[in-house]
Amino acid sequence: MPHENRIKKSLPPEVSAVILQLGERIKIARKRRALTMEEMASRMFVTRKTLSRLENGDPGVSLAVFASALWVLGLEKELGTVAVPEQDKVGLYREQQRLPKRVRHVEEANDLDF
Amino acid sequence: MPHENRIKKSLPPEVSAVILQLGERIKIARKRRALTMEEMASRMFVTRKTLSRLENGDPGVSLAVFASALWVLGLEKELGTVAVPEQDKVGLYREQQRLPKRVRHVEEANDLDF
DNA sequence: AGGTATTGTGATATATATAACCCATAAAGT
DNA sequence: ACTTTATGGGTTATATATATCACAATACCT
Repeated sequence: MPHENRIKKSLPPEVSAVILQLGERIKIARKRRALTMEEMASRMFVTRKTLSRLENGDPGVSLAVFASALWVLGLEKELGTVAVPEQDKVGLYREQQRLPKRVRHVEEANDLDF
Repeated sequence: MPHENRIKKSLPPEVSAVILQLGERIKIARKRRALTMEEMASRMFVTRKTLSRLENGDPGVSLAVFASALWVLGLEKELGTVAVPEQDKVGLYREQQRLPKRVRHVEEANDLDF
């Protein structure tokens, strides 16, 4: 069965742009820390070339490589601010939209006696 | 020449943890928007199974898949807050550390007449 | 409860990532 | 200027991601 990698050919510009930006920032952070690509790559358990692909914004590199880079740089915590449910305004709004008009009273959950 | 994927076997716990967290959050955001995996995957130009791997925290999924998911959810801008050079405290500190003790005055760059 | 939609998961084929090794160029230090 | 080191690519082999297809199980809705 033939197949093709649809995503690589259909990347929205915003998406490749943000990946490029992340690569650039990782490169800057690495240089600031005076780490050679060789040194950083080895700390990431990855080859220099893979790190190169990351820094150059190759969309194909894995999350493992990406997150490991941030980890080596001491920046992995920043990923914790992405897609936080409590701050997902669009999501919260949509959820409210789907709330029922009226609610039906439900018997106190007696069947949950565990 | 045989080789092995070193990174997959050497993932620091913090790294796989943050990837797992991102997957969970993406799943929550998807459900809030009342998107089925099928629908969301097709908007990402990806199969349902690939989206499943992302939501389950598989470290091997590509940045393209990850960023596309955020994009479909309208959350891709949040990646812009990751590894921002201006806010990289460690990096800025290290950079200052490497500043020379004294500077030598350099002749105004006359040789740059282009 | 019954029917439908959604999700989980497995098998297989192919595209791609990654490793390993190499050389060439560029940059940096003395 | 010279020497060393870092980076940019290219090539090949293998591991893995992804697509495609199929089916079971679960959740959801009326």
